[in-house]
Amino acid sequence: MDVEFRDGKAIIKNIKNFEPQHIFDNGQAFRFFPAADGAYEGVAHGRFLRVWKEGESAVLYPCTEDEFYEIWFHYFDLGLEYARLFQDASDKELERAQQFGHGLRVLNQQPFETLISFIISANNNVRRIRGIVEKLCRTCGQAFVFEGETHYAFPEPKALAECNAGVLEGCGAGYRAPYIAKTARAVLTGFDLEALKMLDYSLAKNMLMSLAGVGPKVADCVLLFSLGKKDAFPADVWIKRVMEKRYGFVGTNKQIYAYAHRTFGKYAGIAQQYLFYYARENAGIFEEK
DNA sequence: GCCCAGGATCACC
DNA sequence: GGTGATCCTGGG
Repeated sequence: MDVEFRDGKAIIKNIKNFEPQHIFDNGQAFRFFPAADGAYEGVAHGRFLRVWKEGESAVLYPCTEDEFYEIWFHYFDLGLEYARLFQDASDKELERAQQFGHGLRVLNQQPFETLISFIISANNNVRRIRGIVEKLCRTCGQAFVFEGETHYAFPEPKALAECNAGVLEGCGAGYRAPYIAKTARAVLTGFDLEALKMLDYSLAKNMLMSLAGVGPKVADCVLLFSLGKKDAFPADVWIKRVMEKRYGFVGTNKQIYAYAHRTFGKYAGIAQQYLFYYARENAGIFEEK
């Protein structure tokens, strides 16, 4: 990977499979928004970041060499060659979804932020999730200034554990407010999210599901988007629809995971993201035929 | 006013 | 271990 560092920017040259829109508009992250010029801007790891393409290069700003290798390289999952994950698939559905979502990558986000964000996602839509998360950050997160603009880091476990239910409800969390407080307290008092990376998929999933507000789908999202379990296969209503209409498979959450693992292999979660994104952006395909 | 949106929980079987 | 009702809230 050829990366040049100048003017506070990291310029990743000749990068394949990196498209900011397909990375940030597919529902895996809630704090990045499109800017007027096609770039995406947001906050992660307590820092502001701007991301865009310049021809065949991807540009990150601000980003020093240290920040690139310590944070963003892993955040954008740059160690994985996405072009070669599903090469030998005779799977036309996945191939089409992959072409549609070219440049999509599954981010490695911070576990606590991912956990709380997906607790909020329960029985909810992306637009509202974004709003609730943003209010949560403004209310309980650490403020910082970059180039004259004030931004807010995602709140630490301590901040969420200590704020009363009224504050969380005020952010729009509704009936999920007590789940957030309770789970934040669990993390604050010793539940080790990082340690789950070392466990195998099903053990880590069971541990997550012991937390308030975390069921099988939310657990899979946390595993896939923040704990490096690329085989996790979140089964939401859209994926269930794809599985039924396109693969002729109907089953419980557990059966869907087993089927996905057989069909897509150890990177099933990445296949899920392509399929999910394609289905969401082309909702009409389920109405024809 | 009614229904739904990218689920989890609880009670009950 | 499986099913069905209920849960805040904003938008169509």
